[in-house]
Amino acid sequence: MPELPEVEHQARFLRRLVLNRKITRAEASPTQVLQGKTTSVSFTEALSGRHVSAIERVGKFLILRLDSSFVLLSHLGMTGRWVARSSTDPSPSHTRASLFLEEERVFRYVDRRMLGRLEILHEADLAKHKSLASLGPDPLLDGLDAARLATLLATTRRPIKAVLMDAKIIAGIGNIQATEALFRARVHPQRPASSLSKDEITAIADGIVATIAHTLAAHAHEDEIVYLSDRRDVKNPFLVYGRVNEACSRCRTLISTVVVAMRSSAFCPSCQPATRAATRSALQRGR
DNA sequence: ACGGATGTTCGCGC
DNA sequence: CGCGCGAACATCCG
Repeated sequence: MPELPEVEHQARFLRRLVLNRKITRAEASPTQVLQGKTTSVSFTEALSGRHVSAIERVGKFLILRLDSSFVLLSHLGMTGRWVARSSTDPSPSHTRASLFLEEERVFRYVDRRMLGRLEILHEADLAKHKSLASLGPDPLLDGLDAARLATLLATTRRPIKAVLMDAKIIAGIGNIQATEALFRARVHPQRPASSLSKDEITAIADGIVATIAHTLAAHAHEDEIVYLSDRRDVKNPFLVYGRVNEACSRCRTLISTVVVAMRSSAFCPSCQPATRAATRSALQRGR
């Protein structure tokens, strides 16, 4: 489930429980998870006996800095998460790596689909990491105002939703946050980015900031990352994501869906009209 | 039983 | 160069 808010929640969770602690031993099970090609040091060698000196988040990446020249870079993919357990408890299924701390504490990286990645890097190579280096501004770390967003959107006619999900444009926005931000801004996901008005761009910037804050707040009381699909007792905290065929919370029109950049996008056909002209008339009608 | 799922990267073709 | 499309990674759920 991880997009920016979930990864931020994970960072806060790990800071509370792992920061300044000593990793007595570390192990990673399947080699697929690890991409240590840039260093000669193994996962176990790099981490064992080290203290975690800082935990950072950039976009959807987690960075665990160690009291050595190495860092652990973690990307959760679609289904990755870090969980806290006692070392005497059995490993959850799909455990891919474990960081053992003192007092029988262990942090396990669990990733069902294994689309996430763990990498051991030299600190000096972090800035050269291709995916990290190409990230656009992070809305939480760098802020995202309308002027900045306008510059990022001006040069392309790609659908706005595809652009918002492009990590090189803005870091941390995935399918859910892009869907939610566009609903909040009342902008159709397929509108060409460069066709958007100044007011619409302002609404999108505000929508991004608002949906991230809302999602972060929804996770605040959770101790670990909860997958919506795992927990049917947790109610859907989103305005349109996962609400196809439900009534729009603003106008009661049924929420619809359209595929943009190969991802399904929930939207309200009435609040988020496909053309700018239709947007104007919808606003005049008071939507 | 098949299609879809919160992510990213890469190759292909226009 | 821009961009859409599909595949690949691996697994589960409805």
